[in-house]
Amino acid sequence: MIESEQAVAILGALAHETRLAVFRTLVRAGEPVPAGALLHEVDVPATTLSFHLKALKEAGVVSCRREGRSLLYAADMSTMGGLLRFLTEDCCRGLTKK
Amino acid sequence: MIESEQAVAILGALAHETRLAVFRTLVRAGEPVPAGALLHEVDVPATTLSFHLKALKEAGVVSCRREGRSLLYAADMSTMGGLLRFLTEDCCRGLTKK
DNA sequence: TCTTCATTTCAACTATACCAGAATTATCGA
DNA sequence: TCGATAATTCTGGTATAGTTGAAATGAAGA
Repeated sequence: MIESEQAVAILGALAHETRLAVFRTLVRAGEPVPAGALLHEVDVPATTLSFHLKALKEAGVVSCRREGRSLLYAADMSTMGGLLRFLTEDCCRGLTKK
Repeated sequence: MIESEQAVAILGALAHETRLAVFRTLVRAGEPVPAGALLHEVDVPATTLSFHLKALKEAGVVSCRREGRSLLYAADMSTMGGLLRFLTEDCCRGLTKK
């Protein structure tokens, strides 16, 4: 059950061009993706990507596990589901048009 | 039809404790609210509130019209609806749990 | 164990967000 | 037109976010 404070954190994590692009890539992939592969999707150096991945991870919108030398990132759809529920019900009271 | 760039702007507008509180207040009110009345909902000086209202307005999540000496603010539910659609369909491909 | 690879953390910097007092604009009533 | 009211913009701060190269870490293969 997401509260206002956590919602702000998640919204902030997604409110950046690079981070949103990374998240969308992970959703589209449908499976864990190594950090290095994400570099081909966004035009930033590895250190910058790492900085943003950390932000996404801390907000709980992506998860991460090591496999060999790679760190595999995946979108956490349950966190996103929680955000959507918060925005729709708690925040908008279900009265968004359509 | 919201694109990624606009989504980042809207997400950024909502990603702040005071701004999210203001938006939720406007949704709950269900009708336009004068800026001064919003001061009772958030614990910030008038200039700070004005700063945040401008941010919300520029992102399109609230609208504003003058009535006498007051400026009445209202939540723009169509923009929010657009964001929710973007997050659900374009961004998450409809696969958030529940 | 030494080297390479994938990625992160560190350090230093720049840019932007945020805050709030002072001054300003707009409106209304007397 | 004057004073009061409602809210904003202006201005100058401080804090935090973002960027990036260099160095460090953890894992695997020779």
